[in-house]
Amino acid sequence: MPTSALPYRPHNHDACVAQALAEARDICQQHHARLTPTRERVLELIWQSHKPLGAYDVLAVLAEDGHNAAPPTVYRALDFLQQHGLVHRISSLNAFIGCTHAGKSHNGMFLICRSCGNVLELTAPGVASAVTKAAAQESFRPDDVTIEVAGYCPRCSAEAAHDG
Amino acid sequence: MPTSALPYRPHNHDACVAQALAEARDICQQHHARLTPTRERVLELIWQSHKPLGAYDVLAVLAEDGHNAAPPTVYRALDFLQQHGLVHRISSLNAFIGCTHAGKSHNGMFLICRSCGNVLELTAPGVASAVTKAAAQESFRPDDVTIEVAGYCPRCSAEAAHDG
DNA sequence: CTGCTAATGTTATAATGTTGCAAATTTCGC
DNA sequence: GCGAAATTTGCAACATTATAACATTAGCAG
Ligand SMILES: [Zn+2]
Ligand SMILES: [Zn+2]
Ligand SMILES: [Zn+2]
Ligand SMILES: [Zn+2]
Repeated sequence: MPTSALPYRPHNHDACVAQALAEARDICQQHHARLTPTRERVLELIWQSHKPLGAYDVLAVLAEDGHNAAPPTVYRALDFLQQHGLVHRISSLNAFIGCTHAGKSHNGMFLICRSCGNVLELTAPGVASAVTKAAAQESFRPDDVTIEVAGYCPRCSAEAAHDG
Repeated sequence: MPTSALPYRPHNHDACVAQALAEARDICQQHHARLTPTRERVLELIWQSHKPLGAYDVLAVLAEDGHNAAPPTVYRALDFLQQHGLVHRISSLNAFIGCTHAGKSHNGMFLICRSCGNVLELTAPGVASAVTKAAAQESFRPDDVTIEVAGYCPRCSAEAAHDG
C-alpha cells in the first residue's frame, strides 16, 4: 500500500499528463465542446505539476512557446476548462490546478501543502454530507462548495520532524 | 423560534455593531493589542452590514471620512483584525466580514447568498471533524481550513419560489 | 461560396494587494 | 518626566490578478 498520495511521491508524471489530456479530449467530445490547441496547451501547462499555477505563469510559458498571448487568452481558456470540469481554481491561492476527477461528478476538497506547494484533490463524501446537513439546518440551498485546507503534507511533515 | 438566521431578517443592526466593537475592545485588551482609532473604524465599517466588504470599499469610506488613507492603511488594519480573530477574509470574494464568534476558538464555515450577498458564519463541528478525518486519512496535517458555500439563503429561495 | 457562430487577437483598463522607507506615536525602563 | 526602542502610520511607487470592449479569424451548415 502506498504510504502517500500521488502528488507527494515520485511517479511518472508524464503519464498523469497524458491521461489527463486523453480524458479531456474524451469529455470535450461528449460535451460537443472544442478542445482547441490553445485550450489543450493551457490544460497541459496546468498539469505540468501537482502544484497550482497562476494565470500569468501560464501566460509566461505561452509567451516562451512563441504564442503571442495576452491575459484574456489565458483567462478564456481557463474559464472553458473550468466549465467542463477539467481544472479547478484554488481561490485561496489565485491559482489553478488540474482536476483529478474529471468527468465524475464530485465536490473537491483540496489539501494544500504550505511547504512543497503540492495540492491533493479529494472526494470526501463525509465532508460533503456534513456541509449539506449544516447548510440545511439553516435552510440554506448550497450551490457551490469551496473547501481548501492549508497545512503540511505527509512528506513535508516527516522532513520537518527529523531536520536539524 | 426564528425561521431565519440573523443576517437574513430585519434586526437592530446597530446593536450587532455595538456588540462587535465592545467585544473587540475586550479581546484586544486581553491580547495586549492596541485597537487604534483606524483599526476600530475599519472594524466598524466591515460590520456595517452582514455582507462582506472589499478592502477598496473600506478605503473609499475612509476617504469620505476625510481620512487620508492609502491601501496599506486598510490592509494593515485588516491584517491586524484577522490576526486577532475579529474579521475573516472570504477568499472566493476577495472581501472581508466581521467574525460572529470572536474570542471563541472556532472553524468558520460561510454560507454566502448569491442573491442578497449576506454571509452567515457558522460553527459546524460535524464539518470540522469530517475535514480533519479526511485529512488524517491522507496523513495531512491541517493548519487552516477554508469552507465557503455559495448558494441561496432561505429568504431569497422563498422569494424566488413565488416570483412572477 | 455565403452567412452565421464560436473562438481568438489586441488594446486598454480595472481591481486587488505589496514593498520600502520615513515620520510620528506609544511604551517602557530609568 | 526623559530618552531609547518598538509599534504604528503616512506616503509613493509598484506588483499581481482579472476584465471590458471591439476587431479579426476560424469552423461549420446550407
Ligand atoms: Zn503526477
Ligand atoms: Zn475535481
Ligand atoms: Zn446585524
Ligand atoms: Zn469567525
